[in-house]
Formats: sequence, structure tokens, C-alpha cells
Amino acid sequence: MPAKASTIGAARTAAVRRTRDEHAQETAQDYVELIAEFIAEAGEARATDLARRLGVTHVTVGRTIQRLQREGFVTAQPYRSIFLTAAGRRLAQESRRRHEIVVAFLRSLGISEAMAQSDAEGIEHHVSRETLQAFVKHLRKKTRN
Amino acid sequence: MPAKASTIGAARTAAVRRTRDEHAQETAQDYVELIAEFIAEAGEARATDLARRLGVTHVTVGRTIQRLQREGFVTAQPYRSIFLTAAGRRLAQESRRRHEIVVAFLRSLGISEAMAQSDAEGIEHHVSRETLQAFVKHLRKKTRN
DNA sequence: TTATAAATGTAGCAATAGCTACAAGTTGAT
DNA sequence: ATCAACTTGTAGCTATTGCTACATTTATAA
Repeated sequence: MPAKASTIGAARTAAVRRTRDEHAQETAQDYVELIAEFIAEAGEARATDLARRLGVTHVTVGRTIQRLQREGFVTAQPYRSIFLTAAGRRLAQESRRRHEIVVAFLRSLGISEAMAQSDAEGIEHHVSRETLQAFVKHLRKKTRN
Repeated sequence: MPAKASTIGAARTAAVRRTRDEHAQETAQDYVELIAEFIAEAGEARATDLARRLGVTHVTVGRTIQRLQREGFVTAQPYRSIFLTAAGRRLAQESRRRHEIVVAFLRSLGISEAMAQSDAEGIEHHVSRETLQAFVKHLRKKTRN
């Protein structure tokens, strides 16, 4: 098989081309999801708490919040806590749903809760609609029995 | 519920802290895997082919190859094609095995080949040993029937 | 009220990963 | 041998995401 270049790793191209934007989008999802959790459970989302949770400095959080604000997912004022916009809440909800499906799916394979949570963090951003749907179907089948 | 910060998203911390190194590692895996494919199928791995396949310019490839060389995964000389070191071959093989398991697993859920390949590209880098093991077990069960 | 601690902001550095534009080397055909 | 096409290298720009160090604001306690 002489192997035309065009036959090698074709499916990979598109995925990697988008690397940068994708990564920014992943970050956005992680942030809004976490902000939503903080607001729901603690009443407010503060930069320091996000930083502690994400394992980065408050500086990194501050800059990311600026970007999210620029992109319309959050609102923020100096020295005040962070709020989600309607778009931010929507994104947070989608992300959360996706996250929960992935976790439940991994749990259904016998993965421990902690590992499922940890793996889901990485995986959830790379699951297509089709695959997520397959996860749901698999879960339904399991539940039915 | 006053919601201690410490109870929110704890599993996420470690995963995100490593973001940068992780991403570099993912890139390394993608590159060595692709280089191995080119060498196996076309006899040599040239920067231009990698660039075309990855959807980036040759400049980006050139710099990444420098890094991989620095990290001991490849050898390269000016205007020559790229070779894997022993470490590079090892990494490529591991990555390929992991990739194939993820693809087979997704296929077993009824995902189309193309989508399985595409999703696997993103997912394979975020699957823990435990989860990969669960995938294998699931595949064995399916096969057995 | 005032001093101190905690939180947030700002300045500026590094590495990675993109890009365009241009320079230089390699290869193949005539 | 030379010219043209292709490939690779270099320079220099942007953006993201880390960091430390230091400044400022807010909140709390004495």
C-alpha cells in the first residue's frame, strides 16, 4: 500500500485545525459552569474562589473573566463578584447537562465516582452530539433492565 | 445552605491545573502518532505533509518539531525529513493503541466510523487508565456475545 | 476610627500555538 | 548546468494562559 498522503489521518484535520478556538471555548464552559455552581451553592461567585478551585492564580482568573465579559457570558465590575448573562447561563446549563451525561455514562461502565468526575472534565468537551446521544441511549438501556 | 467553597467541583482542580502541560503532551502524542503513520505508510515524514494533515502552516509544524526534538521524541536536521527516537516510537505506539481502543469502543456504541475517529481524537487524551480498562472490558463483553 | 487582612487590579515576564511575508535550500526537468 | 517549483527556515506579529511582584480597594476587627 503506497499510502497517499491524503488517506492518512483525514479525520484528524478538522479537529486539530480548530484547536485554539476549541480550547478557548472549553475554558469558557468550565468557567461558566463553575460560576453557576458557586452562585447556586454559595450565593455569589468570587474570583478568588474560582482561582482556588481551578488551581490558578487570581490573575489568570481575572483575565479570563475579562475575556468572558468581552464575549458576553458574564458581567463583572471592579472588586465585585461575577454574574452570568443570559448567554452565560445557557452555556452553563448545556455544559452541566453534558457533564452529567458523561459522568453517568462512565459510572454505568463501573468507573468510580471520583474518576468519572475527573475523566468527564476532560472528555465532555470532545463528545459530539451523536456520541452524547449514544451515551444517553446506552444509559436508557441499562436503566430499563 | 452556606456552601463551603471547598465542596464545589473538587475533582476539577487537579485536571485543570495541568492544562498547559497536558496540552503540550497531547500535541506531542498527535504529532508522533502522525509521524509514525507517515513513516509506515509513505516511508518518510515531511513537515509539509504534517502541516497539510494538521491543517496548520509549515511554520507551526517546524516549531513543534523543534520542541519534540528538545523533548527527545524526534530527530530532525535542516531540510531533511523527521524521524522518531525510541521514546517517540514508544509514545506513538501507546497513543495508537489508546486511539484504537477508543474508536472501537465508540463503534461498539453504534457511532459511525467517521464520527468515532473524530471524537476519539479529542477524547483519547482525557481517558484515564481505569476508564480505558473499562472500555476494553466493555468491548470484550460485546465480543463474547 | 483606624489598622490589618483579604480580595482584586495592574505591570510585565515566559511558553505555546497560530499567522504572514520573505529568505534560502533541494529537487527535478530541460 | 540552470531554472522553476517545492520545501524548509527565519523574522516578527497576535492571542491565550500561566506566573511573580507590587498597588489598590474592600471588609473586618480592635
